[in-house]
Amino acid sequence: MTLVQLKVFVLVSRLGSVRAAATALGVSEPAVSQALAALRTHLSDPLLVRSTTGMELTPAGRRVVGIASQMVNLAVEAEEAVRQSQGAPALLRVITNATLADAVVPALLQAFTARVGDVEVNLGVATTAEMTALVQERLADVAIGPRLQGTGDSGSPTIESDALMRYRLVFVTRHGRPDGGTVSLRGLADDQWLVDASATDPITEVGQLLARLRVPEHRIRVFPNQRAALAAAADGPGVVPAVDHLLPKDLAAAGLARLTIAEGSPDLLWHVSSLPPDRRPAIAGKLRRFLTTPEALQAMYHADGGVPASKFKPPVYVTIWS
Amino acid sequence: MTLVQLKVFVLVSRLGSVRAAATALGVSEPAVSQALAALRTHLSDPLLVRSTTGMELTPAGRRVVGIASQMVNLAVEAEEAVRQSQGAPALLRVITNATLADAVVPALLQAFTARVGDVEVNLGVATTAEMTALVQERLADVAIGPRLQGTGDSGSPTIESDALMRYRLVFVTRHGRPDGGTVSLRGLADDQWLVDASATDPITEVGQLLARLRVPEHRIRVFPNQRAALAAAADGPGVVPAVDHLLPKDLAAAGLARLTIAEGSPDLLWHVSSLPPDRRPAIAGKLRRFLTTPEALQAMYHADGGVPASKFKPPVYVTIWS
DNA sequence: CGGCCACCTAAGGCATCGGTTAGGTGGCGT
DNA sequence: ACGCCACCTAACCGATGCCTTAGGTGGCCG
Repeated sequence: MTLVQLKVFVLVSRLGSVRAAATALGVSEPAVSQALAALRTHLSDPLLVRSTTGMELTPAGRRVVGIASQMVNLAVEAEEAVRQSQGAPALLRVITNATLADAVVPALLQAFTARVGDVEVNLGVATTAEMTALVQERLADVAIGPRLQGTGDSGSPTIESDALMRYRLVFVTRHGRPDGGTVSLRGLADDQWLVDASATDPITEVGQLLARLRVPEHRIRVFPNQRAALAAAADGPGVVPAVDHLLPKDLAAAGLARLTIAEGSPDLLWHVSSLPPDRRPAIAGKLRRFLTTPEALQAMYHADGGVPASKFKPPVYVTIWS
Repeated sequence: MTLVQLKVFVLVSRLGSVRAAATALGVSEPAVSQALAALRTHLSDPLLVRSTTGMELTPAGRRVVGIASQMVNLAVEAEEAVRQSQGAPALLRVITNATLADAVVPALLQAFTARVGDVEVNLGVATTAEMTALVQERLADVAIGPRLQGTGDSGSPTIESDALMRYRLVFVTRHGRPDGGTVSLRGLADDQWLVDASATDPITEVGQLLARLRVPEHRIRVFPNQRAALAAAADGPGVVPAVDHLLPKDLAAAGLARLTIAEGSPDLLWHVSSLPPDRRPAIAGKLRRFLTTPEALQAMYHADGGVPASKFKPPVYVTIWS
């Protein structure tokens, strides 16, 4: 019984899938399956069995998952305690989605570290489901992106999720689209879609929209970030779902234009999520408070993708940690 | 950072010595030292430094030891949870000292398992200091022997220790000793001493007595158990400190006799110790309650060493577990 | 000052862990 | 019935864990 095995087990039980846990940890799926197998034989209990709705806990598994979760939590607590005793900079692990990871969150964290100093920030990218599990397992301190909600079921900790800022989802195409610029959402169902990676997460707004419109796979092209998608839109046909205030100011100069949507542009919210105050490191609370300041809002709106992410040496490392 | 390393670290910090932890775990001393070294490099903190009074915790070590202890506890809790969910027999880990391990405790546990059934009992032998640490770290559920007292310092759990039964410490020699059978304790200082292994534990009554009388090493012969010591006394000179009611009934027939001590024979107590009710498994509480029954007292007094430890197949395995 | 004791380090052996790729299996939907 | 998807297993490999014996180091005591 190793801590890695326990972490894997908890993650699988929270995500309800071996594959999901594997991608969340950034390893192959047999690696997860095997760690699980080792724990199963050690405890001589299946712990998790396949069911129609993902993996399901056995009675023994139900009792172990809470204990295992505590152990994993304590492990990171121990490391943090040492770090703190030595006066080392606090470690802050942030996750966000593909849309925000590109420019907004790096700008935010840049401003944050400049403000509070003496903090080491890690940034990771994950889907919504992964964010929930990672925050709950204290594998990340703060999540920035969609609203996260704990399932509230047995032993899974609650997540504190606050609205951070509003944003408007708009749709951008090559300038001079024949339909004059006003369409219904339904009317976009047959278009070519140029999206960033976060659209592949079925929980995001764009992901849900694509599902609702039943856009087939072959008419969705995925780009690493929104800027790349916009560049593709300037060169050819296709519609790009984008965050309004992150678009370049002179959209026309780039050969692009916003579509006017008959239903109105969706008005959405980004959230900041973490465990409740007593269960998160102090630095996480600091970041939450910082995010409500005008300076943070400024950084969020100013991060229009035109500025290089770092002016000085960036203390922000973009990695998916295990 | 592995669970074994954490267990080693906690044990060293509780016992205040690498060597003591090594013997408590039944491994060589470099094994412990090395596990500690691995944890030290992983956390990049010495955790424990040598001082004049054993090993002392660094600030970081002080914060980690509590967390590590919790983790070790949770690990055994997880295993117990699985075992219980599967309807498997509860596991009860008992430790005792060399004197009681020979006959008394096996007889007690035999009676206990016969009474409650469906329980798997492990029995280990340890010194007093080891017992304290092992109970606190939940590496043992119940200790039977001298009174245990938690240090009560930072984070170390309290131990609940109740008197179990009185016993009289007597001194036995070959029959026909010249001094007629009445001596002062001081008068025994120059004798040959034939003791069982528990006398090497400086905390026990016999150990303290030997220290008080300044009996030199070469005049102490250690036997694996009291019966062996008595056999040696029958064959030659020397005095055996023994538990009165555990002596064979016909002492004279064995060529032995009790000495009459001028100060009177010490009247001492055996205790049963475990963590408080909310922190010990249910089966430990059951054993504690059983030990107060007349049946248990009967077993304790009846275990005169003349009966084979098991009449049927004994469900009691005598092992030192890790 | 020499010896002892406790701790640490070195070196080597063996098992396990944790990762990969490749391939088997079993339920579910078209 | 077929294929797909998710999970499991097999086989392999490098790194690490954990144990041993042997030897180095540093403080305390006679």
